[in-house]
Amino acid sequence: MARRRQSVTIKHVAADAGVSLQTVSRVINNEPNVRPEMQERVRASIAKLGYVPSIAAQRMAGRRSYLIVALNDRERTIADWRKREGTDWVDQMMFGGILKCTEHGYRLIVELVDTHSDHIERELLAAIASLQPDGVILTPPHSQNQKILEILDDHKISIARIGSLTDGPGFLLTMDDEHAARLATEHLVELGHHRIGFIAGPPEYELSGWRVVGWKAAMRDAGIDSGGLFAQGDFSFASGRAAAEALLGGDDPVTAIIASNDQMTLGALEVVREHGLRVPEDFSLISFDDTPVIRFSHPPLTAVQQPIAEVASRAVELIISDQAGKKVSREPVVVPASLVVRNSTARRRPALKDTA
Amino acid sequence: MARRRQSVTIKHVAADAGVSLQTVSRVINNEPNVRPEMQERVRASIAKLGYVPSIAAQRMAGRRSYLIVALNDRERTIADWRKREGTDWVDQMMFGGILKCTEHGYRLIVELVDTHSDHIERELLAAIASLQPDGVILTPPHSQNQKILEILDDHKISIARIGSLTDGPGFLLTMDDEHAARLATEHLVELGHHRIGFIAGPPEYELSGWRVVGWKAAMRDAGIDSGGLFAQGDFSFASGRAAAEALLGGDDPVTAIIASNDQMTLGALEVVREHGLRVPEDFSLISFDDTPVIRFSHPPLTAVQQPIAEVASRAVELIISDQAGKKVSREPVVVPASLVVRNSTARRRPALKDTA
DNA sequence: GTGAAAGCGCTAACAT
DNA sequence: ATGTTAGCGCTTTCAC
Repeated sequence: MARRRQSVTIKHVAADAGVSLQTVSRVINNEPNVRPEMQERVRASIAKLGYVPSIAAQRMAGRRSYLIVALNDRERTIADWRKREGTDWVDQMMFGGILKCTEHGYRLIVELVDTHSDHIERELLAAIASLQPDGVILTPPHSQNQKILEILDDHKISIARIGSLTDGPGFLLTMDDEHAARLATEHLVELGHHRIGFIAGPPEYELSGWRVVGWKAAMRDAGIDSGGLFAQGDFSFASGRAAAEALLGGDDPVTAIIASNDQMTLGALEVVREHGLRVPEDFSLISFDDTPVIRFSHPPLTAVQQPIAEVASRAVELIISDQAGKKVSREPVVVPASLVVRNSTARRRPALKDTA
Repeated sequence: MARRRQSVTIKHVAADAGVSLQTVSRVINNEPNVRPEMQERVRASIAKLGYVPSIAAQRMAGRRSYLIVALNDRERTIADWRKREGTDWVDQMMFGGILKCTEHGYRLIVELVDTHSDHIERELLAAIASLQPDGVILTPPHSQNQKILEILDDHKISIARIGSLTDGPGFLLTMDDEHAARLATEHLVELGHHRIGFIAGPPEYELSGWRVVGWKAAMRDAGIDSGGLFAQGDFSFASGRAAAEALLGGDDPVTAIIASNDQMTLGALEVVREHGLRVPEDFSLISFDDTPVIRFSHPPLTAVQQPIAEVASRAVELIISDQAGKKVSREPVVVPASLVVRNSTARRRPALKDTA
């Protein structure tokens, strides 16, 4: 067992600068009560010796751990990884999260927890005990899990909740799913579509509801009755297929579909084609997830692009500011998603009976 | 600032079980010299109190940090993330790495460092000082960076080097790139191709060379002269284009190309089509990276699939075993890549002059 | 404004 | 086989 020691510690710096440990500590942490000249001297020694504080020691001494945990759903994340389709969500979280963390000397650790199990509490407590993170970024469906929120809050860990607006502790961040759904719907309306079906995500996800609201509102604004155009999905490919079958089944089938994630969109696409319809000539399709599968699909699909990296970055900022003791507004942070128009949406082709 | 304390410490467990701290510590770390009944008693208390050791404290006391760092090239990783094409490499490393880490109470932290800069040394030392990882997983081109190896070795940090076989400290892991290149080449030979071009990756990557060797060997075994069929690339789309132009330019152009990564393959595909050739009817193409872009390309491309997750998992195993003081073989670990045949490779269509 | 002392939770080395 | 002691590197009191 190699007994590794820190090569340059605060002691070395103190000795080199000819000051006390305390003064060095103050400089490191940008605390007051240090004369500029002392500051300078200490900083010079730090630079000279290449000193970097040990986060383990900092954590031990009761200060911050400089660790932020990104909590993700184990089952879903692993399934995504296994498919090797470009998980996107975790990737993009890391993209935004790591870069922002680095700016502040923080690290991001991805933790997978089992939502469905009852041991979520045990898993979470274990993660907290071993890591003692300064903050946790929660993604749906964890963002609204009261048990998780309660535990984190009890431990005075800063919380950033992505995709949730329900009451409770923590900072709220959304991508304005309602507006995004509206954008998607309006795009289709402008292309002449009236029968615009919507495949919703599971109700356990708050954002599923927001998207439905946006779609319904846009439909109403366009003077279209959205009755019978709604289908419930569960984010799975199969549910996308089933929903599309339902929407295409009646005697007044839809001419366009907005599906709440990539898998359901792909499922719908398959069904649309089975019905002998071409995309986008005969049928328009919009995905609510701009993942690689969607982008490299044929045709490349029009999609709602969610700024996950940016949201993760903001989440990290909020946590760090909060931990630094700054007063941070609890107003929800909104980083709006946008619509990327590709080749799965086109002007509605008049149905035969219309032209007759 | 909230002064967060461990809620349940080793002291509580010791008190509850009526033993000394040391005994608890021994039980936690599966050390000898504890009677089964004591073990039992301590474990019961641990379970009862829900005790989990603080890794910060464990690290402080000179033992392991239970942290493994996955070192990646900053520039390239960020570029991949920004493109949102499904980075795959980082994703897959996390997939294999995190799961294996979890089994042993370890955590994986992704660190990005700037290879090209001279401050790589400073960056690395800073990461070591602040994190004090037990091990580091190196990916190309870091795997063979002597400076990095030296620093890590000096700090007695276990090293897992993916894609390198050069001398130096650390465990070696490869996906048998030579064999993979051979597989790809043989596949094309079987389809009747003779003029099989190869676009190599930059020589800074050891595996670039291995792939070339595999291709050349397979060509030789098939009795084909590989002269003039080699093109140097640098993993960029543009270099793939340039290389393909060169290979298609002469009076005896290639009928198939193997490119050493996804971007170059895509570049080559573009050029092939500009030459009026259809894939796979007129031209066969194999990618040496089975990323989402390749899989969802049109047609879906035949590709070498690299078992990155599995390699990362093995890397973690090696590091953990090494840290546990076990004698671990320094023999290179080989997790062979495989060829996934899709629709970008087909039987060679006889050239006009052949049929004449 | 600066320093000295105590202690965070744990393990190493040395008792017994 | 078990307990005791002395730190690890840092921050937090609380002195000066």
